[in-house]
Amino acid sequence: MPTTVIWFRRDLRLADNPALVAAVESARSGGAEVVGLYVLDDALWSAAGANRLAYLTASLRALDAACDGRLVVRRGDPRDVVPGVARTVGAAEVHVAASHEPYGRRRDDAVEDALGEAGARLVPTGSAYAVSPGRLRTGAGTPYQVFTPFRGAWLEHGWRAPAPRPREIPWASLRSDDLPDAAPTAEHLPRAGEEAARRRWHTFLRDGLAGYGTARDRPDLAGTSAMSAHLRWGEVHPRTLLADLGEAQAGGAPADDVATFRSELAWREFHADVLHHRPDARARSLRAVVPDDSWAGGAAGDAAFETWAAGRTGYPLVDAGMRQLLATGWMHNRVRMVVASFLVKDLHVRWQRGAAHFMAHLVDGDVSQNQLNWQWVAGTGHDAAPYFRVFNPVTQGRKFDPDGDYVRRWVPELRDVPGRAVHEPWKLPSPPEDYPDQVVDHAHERRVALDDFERARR
DNA sequence: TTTTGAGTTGTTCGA
DNA sequence: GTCGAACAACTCAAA
Repeated sequence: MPTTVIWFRRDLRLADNPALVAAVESARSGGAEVVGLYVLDDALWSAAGANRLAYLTASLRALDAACDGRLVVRRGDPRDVVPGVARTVGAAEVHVAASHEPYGRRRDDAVEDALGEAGARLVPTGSAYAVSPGRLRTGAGTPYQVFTPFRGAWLEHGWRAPAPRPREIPWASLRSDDLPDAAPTAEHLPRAGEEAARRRWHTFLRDGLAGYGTARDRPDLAGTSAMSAHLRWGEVHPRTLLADLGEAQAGGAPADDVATFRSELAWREFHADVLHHRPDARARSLRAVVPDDSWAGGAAGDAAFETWAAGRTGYPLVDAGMRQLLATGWMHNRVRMVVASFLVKDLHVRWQRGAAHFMAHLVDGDVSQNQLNWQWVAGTGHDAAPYFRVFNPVTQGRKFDPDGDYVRRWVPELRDVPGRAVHEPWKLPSPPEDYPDQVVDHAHERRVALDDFERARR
């Protein structure tokens, strides 16, 4: 009996999944079954950090349960595994959501070729974005380089309504490899899976959307949606979020908060679009704002980097963020900017090292989002922060963690320092002995960074 | 083709 | 404490 394959990649859900709908329809029209396939790709498995792998396996377990326990997991190279499965079950079609990041595109091209030799086709339907990367162009036909006009075009273009969740999918039974044990390095990972994503989102709509515009900047409050990992793994599609936002606004949610959230989704799509057009942005600065080798390598750079990565810089907000990352595989967005600015502009380490550290620990680690946000902070992206914008960790702490609660939560050495004084422990009459001294003087390093940029511009 | 308006997220300084 | 200006031109995108 001819069977159709849905190959899940970063769309680990059954709702609002157009590729799944296409697979189910194709199977039904021939009275056939559907193979739900996930390939544990050795290339990705070895590159992803322990936290992301642990999250992924948890999400796959949830997906398997949703697929009546019939999810077929195979470990290996998709170039071999996917055509192999297609051949085994006599499938003529392998349905997917299109990939847009550099590795995924290369992989899919190769799989498509291999499938052709097996007499089958790779059928892409939809993508992980409301508007597929590469779709929007300026009036001159060029890709957008600046966020605001991109967002304008993105809003005007619009998106489809969410796809319906297929009922009673005739899942095929097929041998499945066991999921490997993936122990996270973080102590507390967010709950994975489509149902967890749905619950988190609805809690946010109810409790977090009103006031989101200001609360989102407060790491001491639970002011963000915390949807990043769910979006990263496609446990929910942004189109669903956009549809729900529209409904929320019609139901009385504040228009500016809704617009702010929509904007954050637009940033996500902008970064995906940029990487689609410039796959080299994964590893290289889009703009050389300083000569590459003026950002430290060498022993001094290594020591500074290790201090930063361990959360022992002596700047409480920076250390709190870095320790939150290690403990949970996640860091608040505002704090990501602060720690990134500190690494690049205070410690003068190239953004690529920081980006790699983030990718090693984040459960939501995504090449387009991670690399391009780092480039934004470093000033090397093509719609980047102006070079003179250097975050002051103390000012940022006082502004966005006004009572110091966030710092105290993640830096136990400072647990007994009350209020906002926690952002400047060196000014205390008796600073905690087990908390490190400031690794550098921020005012001085800011000056050094500005001078470097200034020199490079000339 | 030329012109025009605009550009995520900040900090510091001086009034 | 609060406020506005300076930081620095440059590039983009649309009219």
